[in-house]
Amino acid sequence: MLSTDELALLEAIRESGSLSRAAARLGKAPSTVSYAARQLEARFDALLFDRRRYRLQLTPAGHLLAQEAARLMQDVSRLTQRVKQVAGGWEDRLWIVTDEILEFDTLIPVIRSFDALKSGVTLRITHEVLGGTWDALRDGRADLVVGATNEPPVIPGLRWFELGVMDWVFAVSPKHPLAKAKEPLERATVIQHRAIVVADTSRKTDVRGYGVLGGQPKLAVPRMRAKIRAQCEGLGVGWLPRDRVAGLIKRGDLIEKKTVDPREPNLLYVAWRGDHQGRALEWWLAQLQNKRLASRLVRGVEVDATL
Amino acid sequence: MLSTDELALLEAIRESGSLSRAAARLGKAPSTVSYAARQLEARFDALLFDRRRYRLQLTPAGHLLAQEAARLMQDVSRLTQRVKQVAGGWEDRLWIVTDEILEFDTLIPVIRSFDALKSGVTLRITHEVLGGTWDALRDGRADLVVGATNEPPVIPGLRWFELGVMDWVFAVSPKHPLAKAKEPLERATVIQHRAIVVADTSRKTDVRGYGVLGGQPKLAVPRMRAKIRAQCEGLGVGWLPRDRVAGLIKRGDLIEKKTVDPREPNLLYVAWRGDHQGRALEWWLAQLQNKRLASRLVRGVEVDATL
DNA sequence: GAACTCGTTCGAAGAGATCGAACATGTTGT
DNA sequence: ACAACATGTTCGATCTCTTCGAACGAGTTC
Repeated sequence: MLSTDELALLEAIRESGSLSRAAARLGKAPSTVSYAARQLEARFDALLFDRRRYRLQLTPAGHLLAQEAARLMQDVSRLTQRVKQVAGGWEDRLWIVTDEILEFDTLIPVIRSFDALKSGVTLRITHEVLGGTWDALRDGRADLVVGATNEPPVIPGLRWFELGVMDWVFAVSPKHPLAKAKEPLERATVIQHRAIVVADTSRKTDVRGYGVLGGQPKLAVPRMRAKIRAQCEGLGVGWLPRDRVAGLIKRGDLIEKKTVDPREPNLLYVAWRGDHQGRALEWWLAQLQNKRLASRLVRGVEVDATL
Repeated sequence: MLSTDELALLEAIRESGSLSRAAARLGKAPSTVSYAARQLEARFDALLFDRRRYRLQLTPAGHLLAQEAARLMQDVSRLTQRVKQVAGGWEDRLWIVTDEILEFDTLIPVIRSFDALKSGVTLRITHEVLGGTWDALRDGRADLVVGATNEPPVIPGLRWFELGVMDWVFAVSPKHPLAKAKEPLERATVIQHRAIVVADTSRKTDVRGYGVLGGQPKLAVPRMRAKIRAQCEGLGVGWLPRDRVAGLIKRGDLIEKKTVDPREPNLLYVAWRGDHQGRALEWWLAQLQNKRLASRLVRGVEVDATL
């Protein structure tokens, strides 16, 4: 509805303050510009040029058109670039959902590498807790899921591979009553103490945590890092990723306790829908198959007691 | 960069699943549509149509273009309407800033009347406290100011008229120690009690209220209604608009006290920059010159103790 | 296998855009 | 006051782009 030539015409008139000078600037005859100006006024059914004085000028409506059309032209440019990108096999956008179990920071180097490709693909990374990652994939709210726990559910076209194995340790603060309790800890002993669980508090989800016993009081916190901090402070008990608290256990800031009911290590998955797979998704899958990166993701960032 | 005809072409192909049917739908020859399709592909430098099968289809890039172009076309339509509106003498948008002293609710009927004009002018109404209304006008953050207090400052092109006069009453809760104090209240007596002031708490503005004595402790609240409530609850003292608390005083929920230092009534102003005055501004000025409306604005909404 | 449909090619025709020349009008410099 | 220059419009000629019908090759349907 407005070509780059027409926008250029408006801008040339605005900047030069004259139709003749605008024509010279555009390398066109004054009659060409005059004709095009009248065409624009007919098309918009509005007076865009003030011809009452010696020199033609933009009216307020003309100024508005020039200004807003420039912005629209930017939108068109961005769209043109996106169209070429999709035509080139890239996705328009890629939605990645990670389990909260993984630390976002560990993905930063991968994001930087992806940025360096200058693909133009809009990236969005969010996280879910518990079964949320699979739900996101099923509902089309994710193109790629990283670090999903539980067995992969039945989703048409679902493809996946294992990212790694996460080992757990039941740990309490030296200040916690269970620190001195006799091992292995009985269910009845554990259930008397509040469990610290990770929950997405932005959602009013049913707060169920891994390894939490029925009827056990709980404190929900938003991130794994917060859970580790809370347990260090003796606010409750629970299972923690072994690698992330190794230093804390070594320093005595957390005490590992054996339990009658041990927790099996978790298999973490990378999963995606196979039905539409563009170059961005393929790039990310190739990265995630790299064993060193996978290991860094699964091990996470070790938590320091002093922070 | 994309005409309505081109968008229509994309949509016809998408909906009919065939170039020939699209041509029929558009009332054009198939060769015309074929030519235009190739023009589009050249212009976007991208494969928009898949010709490998018997019938032509949109590629993912073609789908993206059709989808996003429809949204862009809506933006263009809206721009076209705005251009006509400005060409017709209306503003593109009107920014009204009121003093917090006025109650927003009293403007609702005027807004409704303005909406009924179907001018297309985007209205934005915000409020400021203290000298903020004049600042907003000077800084170009307001086209029209309603209920400004203080003498109009020196602003080039400033025009104004009086909206009305707001009378004040110094009032305290029956529960407040000053309720039984001997009248007229001395400065030394008043200063010992916390003042309730109205401040725009979204801004870290210097909290200075009207009729607040130097060195007097203060409680800042966001609206006049909140100040009235706070004083009813005995949380502090201060001047209140007489009309808004008339019922509360009558019922004994607030006690009027005479003071040695009385507060003069405030002149409230309507002000605007005269240098660019469109039909929307003119309409609002005409409304505000209506004495009944002006009176309703100045008197405000009486506060009920039970709320 | 005939009849029909699809999309492309190509030359002709139609429509729109561009230009130069001429003109009326306003501004600037002497 | 007037010549020289600048501005924007008008108009017919020309150029460029778009549209179409006819013909064609290839695929689908009955």
